[in-house]
Amino acid sequence: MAEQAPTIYDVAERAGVSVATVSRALNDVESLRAVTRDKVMRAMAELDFVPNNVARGLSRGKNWVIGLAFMHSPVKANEAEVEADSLLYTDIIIRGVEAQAARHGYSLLLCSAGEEHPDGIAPLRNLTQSVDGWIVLDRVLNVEEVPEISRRTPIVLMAGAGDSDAAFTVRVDNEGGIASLVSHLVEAHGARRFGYMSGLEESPDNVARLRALRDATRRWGGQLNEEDIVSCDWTSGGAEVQTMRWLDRRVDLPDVLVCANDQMAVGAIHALGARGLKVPRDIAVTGFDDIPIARYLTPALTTVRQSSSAMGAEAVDVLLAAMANEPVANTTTMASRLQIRHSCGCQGELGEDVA
Amino acid sequence: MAEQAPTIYDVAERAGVSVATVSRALNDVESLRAVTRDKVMRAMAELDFVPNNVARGLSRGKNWVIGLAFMHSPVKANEAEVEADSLLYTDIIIRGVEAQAARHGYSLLLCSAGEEHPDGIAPLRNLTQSVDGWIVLDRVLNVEEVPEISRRTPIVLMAGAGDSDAAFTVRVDNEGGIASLVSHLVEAHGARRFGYMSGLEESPDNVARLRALRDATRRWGGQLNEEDIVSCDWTSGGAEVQTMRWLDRRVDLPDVLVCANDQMAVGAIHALGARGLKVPRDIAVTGFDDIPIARYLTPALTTVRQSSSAMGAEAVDVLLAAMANEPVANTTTMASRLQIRHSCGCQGELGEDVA
DNA sequence: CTGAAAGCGCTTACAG
DNA sequence: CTGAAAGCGCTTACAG
Repeated sequence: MAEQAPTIYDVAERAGVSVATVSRALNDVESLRAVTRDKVMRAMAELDFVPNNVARGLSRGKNWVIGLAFMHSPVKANEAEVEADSLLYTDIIIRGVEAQAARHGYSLLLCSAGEEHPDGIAPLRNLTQSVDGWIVLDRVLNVEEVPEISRRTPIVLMAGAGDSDAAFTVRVDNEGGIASLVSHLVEAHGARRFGYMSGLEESPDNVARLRALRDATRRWGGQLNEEDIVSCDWTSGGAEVQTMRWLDRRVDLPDVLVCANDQMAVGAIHALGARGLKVPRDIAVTGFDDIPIARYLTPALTTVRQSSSAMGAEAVDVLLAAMANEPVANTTTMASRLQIRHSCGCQGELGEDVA
Repeated sequence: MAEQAPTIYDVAERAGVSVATVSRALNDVESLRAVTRDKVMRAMAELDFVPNNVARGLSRGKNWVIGLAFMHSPVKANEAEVEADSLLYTDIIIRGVEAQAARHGYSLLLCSAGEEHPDGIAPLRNLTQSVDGWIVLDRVLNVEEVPEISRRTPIVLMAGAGDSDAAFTVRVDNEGGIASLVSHLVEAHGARRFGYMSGLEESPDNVARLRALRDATRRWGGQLNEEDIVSCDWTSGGAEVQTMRWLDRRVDLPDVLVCANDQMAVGAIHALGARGLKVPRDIAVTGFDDIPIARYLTPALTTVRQSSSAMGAEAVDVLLAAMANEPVANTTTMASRLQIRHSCGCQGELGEDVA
């Protein structure tokens, strides 16, 4: 069924020229005479010729492909029917990267890694010649592995990937975001005692957010009790479970539970509700990311907005610059900003953003 | 910075063998003597050799790459700061496809198309030699365009892509899902009058769901008023706006608003709330898909569950079979099933699934 | 302005 | 069991 695709040789024969000339027509070489070009073009059209990008890539040493490596969901689908949480945040980055790559004529090769595959580097290694550069999310590569790849192919690290001299990094301003969040909670709502629901502990974004929260609460004279740092895994399902456990062992809740991302805030609010606690009346809850659905939650979620798609686009720009050997900052920090809604205690038209 | 990668020639020289032998070692040809193989392997390790998959692909006529084409979000980011809705449903399919492809040793090449690019077929065409097969979502290709591609490369259509003899289709059982939903609404809640919030009108899944709803309401003696068919676009933001407009022109609401997907249900519930209408007390609302967050909404969303990741995996299986010229059904219909929660009017432990 | 030829990095009959 | 050589589909100096 799959019929043989015509090659440049078929076109050349049909047009009565050499394959070199066909190639020139294909690549808009200006030296070509219009008549010749037309002849070739006609032959291409007649044969429905499509150039083979793989062959082109091999010959030119450039594939016009960007590789994107990410972790697949850390949650196993334990409960038979419950689909694993989708990590919305990552998905939006993927789309941002894809769109920007396409804008520059690149395709995106997806490559996922998982906990179950201890050798996170193997798939990357194998594909590394198929790709002109890598964008690596999360904890796919650890610090020692980065240089091994980046020696051959430029890498941009993002979305929680650790720092490395051997690669470029695009990160979000966790510190500024958390600082303005805490400042709002203290000034507008008189919050003194803070809790934190953590993402996967090794994740650099999680580490940064926790540290930022520690700094900010100290600065504002608030407190962050060790018992109110709830270990979790970025997912709603995990947050639901961990919040229950936390409620079981704590009688004395903080004024606010700062969650390291929106999805955990969703699970936490749900668990609190199931225990008869009302947000924000009994405890405030905040998120981080501002996923599209955050404003439709009940209560609408106060969170720190970051533009994941903009980060994805930025990562592509940095990568392209690196590929072209243009000067680029080693680390790019993208702005974040406080998005006030109702889960912090602010009032407003139902569903309106307060600020 | 990007250092030259060693080739098979470097390895051959170092190991003192021919490139043919290196290639055999690479491909586990059994005729190779163990000593020879070891010699080669050592040389590879010493040089940190990684085979070039592009060259391999060219030579073998097989790239070990599956292409996935999707539409990017139909919503333009009008409101300056509001990120376009992410189409969660598509993202989950992408992940399902990626995971299954990886399981079979294939990488995924992403290729998005958009309304703004009228020639939806162009990117597919250009990449078609880089890929061993296509999975095409949504309305990327119209019926006339399918054979043009599938003549050269097998195609699996899914997620709302139209039917075509020239391709395989993986679809969800819209009819069964809607039928059991209507049956529940009628039998358990005495619903008689139905409304429908539609996805993009051209979308085959939308067409199928609307038709299924028409059939089911007729069968149950319910009614579906034309004025209660609300045109929308699959997104929460769109649903919020359209629900408002609908409320403005209708005094007499139906018993239930059946939404063509979960995201629109979210927006609709939100808009209803803003107008002081309580779900399910004043009107029931249902979704379709069962996105992970559906159970955390307030009220928890009654919806028709489909497993998008399973559909993605199935699409890969069908594609691989087609590539191998194995016999496969032209259309595969995946099961859907009613997921009862609270937005239909059912009670239960807060947050527990009712059925 | 265009063709003949070598080369991109691999694979695979064909010999031996 | 292994090597020499042609080939996968393109590109690009080098001639002319």
